Amino acid sequence: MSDLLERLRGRGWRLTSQRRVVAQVLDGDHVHLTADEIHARAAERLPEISRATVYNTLGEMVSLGEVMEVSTDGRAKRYDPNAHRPHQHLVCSKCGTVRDVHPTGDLLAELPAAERFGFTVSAAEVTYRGLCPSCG
Amino acid sequence: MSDLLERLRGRGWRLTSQRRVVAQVLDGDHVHLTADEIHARAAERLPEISRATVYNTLGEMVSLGEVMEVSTDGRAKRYDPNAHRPHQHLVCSKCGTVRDVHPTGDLLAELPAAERFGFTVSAAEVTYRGLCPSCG
DNA sequence: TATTGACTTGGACAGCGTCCATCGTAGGAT
DNA sequence: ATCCTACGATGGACGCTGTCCAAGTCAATA
Repeated sequence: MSDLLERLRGRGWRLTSQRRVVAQVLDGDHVHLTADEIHARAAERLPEISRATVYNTLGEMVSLGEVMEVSTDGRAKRYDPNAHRPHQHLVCSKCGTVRDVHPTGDLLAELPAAERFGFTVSAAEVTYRGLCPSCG
Repeated sequence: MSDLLERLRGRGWRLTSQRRVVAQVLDGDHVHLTADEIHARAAERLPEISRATVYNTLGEMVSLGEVMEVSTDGRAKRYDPNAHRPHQHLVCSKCGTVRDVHPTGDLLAELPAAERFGFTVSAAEVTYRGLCPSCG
């Protein structure tokens, strides 16, 4: 059973079948799924679960810091259940696939082959996120 | 007159009034604008310019490497005319505003105050982009 | 100035995500 | 075990961002 689910329950979440299913789908995830993929997999177990619920549930998991959002440039966001372990992302510019990577040293240098997963890496970028003075 | 425009002209671009206006709007840009904002500003000078043309023109500038796309997590992409100078981005999670930053040393460390522009920075992330084995 | 292929137009369309009014239900109270 | 009620789920409408296409227009060359 899901670690994730245990952690959420511990935070006073009302446990519904929908939330349970979403957590289970995320839990076994090595690839990083889009909201629609998560919805499709969840619907295999709970046919009438709605898209809105999947979005709500994912959004809540993200704000609780249990799940991480990965935006893949124009495509659908992907959801990474690995929020507790620090890591970076390797994104395919064509299909949007995401892999976790754990680079060391100079982050803008080329990734070591062992971290490249067969990708042809063409760019590395650093983004800082926060609130600007007017939104702060 | 625009540097950007000169560079584009030098690459054999057919020069139209629409392209000229888009380049001019981008050129004076210290903030980073969305496609719609660029369209609005361009339309002040050339009222009947279409959205499609703005998108086409921006897309071409991006593939020529003259302009850089910045994706701001779910919101509209922003366009950065500063593509020739290496730099990273600081993005407001609420309104999507983007500033260029030039960090040195440990990229995941806190940004120095001089590079923070009044933002409250809460995260730094590194993204590697490329093609995965199946798309490669 | 005539020609022509590249560019522009605008409207339809698609993907991703949000919102809202309504209905259902988990979980505490009895 | 049953009741209550506030919180969650539903699904359909909506909005934003971006793409596509067929038809019309025009910059650049001869």
